[in-house]
Amino acid sequence: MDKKREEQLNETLMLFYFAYRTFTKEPDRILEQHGIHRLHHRILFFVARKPNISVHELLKTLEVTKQALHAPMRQLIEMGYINSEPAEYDRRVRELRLTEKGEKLEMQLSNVQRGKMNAIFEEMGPDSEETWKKVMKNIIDIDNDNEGND
Amino acid sequence: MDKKREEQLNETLMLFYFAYRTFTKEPDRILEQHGIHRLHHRILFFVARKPNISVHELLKTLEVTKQALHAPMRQLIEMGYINSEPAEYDRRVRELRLTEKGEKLEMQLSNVQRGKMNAIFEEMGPDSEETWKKVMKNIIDIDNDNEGND
DNA sequence: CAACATTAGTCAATATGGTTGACCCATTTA
DNA sequence: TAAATGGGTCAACCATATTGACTAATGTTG
Repeated sequence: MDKKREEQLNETLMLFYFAYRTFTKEPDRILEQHGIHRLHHRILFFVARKPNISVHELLKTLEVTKQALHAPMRQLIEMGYINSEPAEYDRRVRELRLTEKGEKLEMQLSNVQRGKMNAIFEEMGPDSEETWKKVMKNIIDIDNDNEGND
Repeated sequence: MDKKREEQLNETLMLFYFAYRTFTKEPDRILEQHGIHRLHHRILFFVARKPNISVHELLKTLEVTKQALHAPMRQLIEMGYINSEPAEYDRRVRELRLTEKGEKLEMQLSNVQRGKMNAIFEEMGPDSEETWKKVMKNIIDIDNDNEGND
C-alpha cells in the first residue's frame, strides 16, 4: 500500500471516529437531562427494536455482563420506562417491553439520530443510503469471520 | 415520517453502533497485549497524523481534559512511544512526535483498520468510498452547525 | 519591568462504568 | 431428583473520566 493510499484511508479512520462521536452527542445531552446515560439509551433502543426481548438476549446484543446491565436496567424499570414480566412460555425468562413513557423517550432520543441520517440520505440520494449501509455491514461481517478464530 | 422509513433508519442506527464497536475490537485486543487502552491508541493515531502537535491541540482534538490525557500520555512517553520536546517557537509548548517504536505500534494498530476499509472499498468500488466519506462528513458537519447555538 | 495570560504538569476527590467472583432463587429439563 | 438455565444481587476492584486547586516556566502586553 503506497503512502497516498494510506493517507486516504487515514481520513476514513478519522471520519469514523469523529462521526461516531458527533452522532452520540445530542442523545447524550438529552439523556443527561433525565439523569441517565448511554447504556440506558442502548437498552431503550434495543428493547424498542425487539419488544419482549429477554434479558439474556439483550446481554448478548450489548455484549456486557449482567452485572453491568443490572443497575441501568433497574433504574429504567423503576423510572417507569421499561416493563419486565415473566414470559408465558418460560416463567424464568423476563420479557422486556417499553412502557408508553419509555416509547416516548426512546422516540425522542432516536429521532435525533434518525433525523440526521434521513436528512443526509435525502440530500445525497437513495443510492448513498444503500452504499453506506453496505459498507457498515461489511465492517461487521469481517469481524464475524474472525469470531471463529478466537 | 412513516413507519417503514423509520424502520429503515433504525437499521442505519444499529449498523452504526455495531460497525463502530466491531471496528475498534481488533485494535483493542492488540492494545491490551501492550497493557494500554483506547485513549492511548487515539493519542498515537493523532500524533501520527500530525507530528509536532501540541498538547493543547491534542486536547481539543480528543475533547478530553488535560487530566484525562495526562496518565496515558505519560505512559506512552515512558514506554518510549512518544517524544515530547519544547517547541523552538515557544518553549512552553511541547511538540509531540512518535518515536520509531511508536510509529511501529501505531502502524500495527491502524493497519488493521486501514486494511479492513481498503478491502471493503476495493470490493465495492471507489464510488463507495467517496459516498461513505461524504455521509460521515455530513454527520460531523451537522453537529458543527449546532455548535454555535450552545 | 510588572502584571497577566498561556501551556503544561500534577495531586486529590469524586463519579461512573465496567469487570470478575460468589451467591441466591425459581423454574425447566434430563 | 439432580443439573442446567435465566435472572437478580452483593462485593471488591480497576479504569476512565470529571472538577478543582495548585505549581512552574515562558510569553505577551500595558
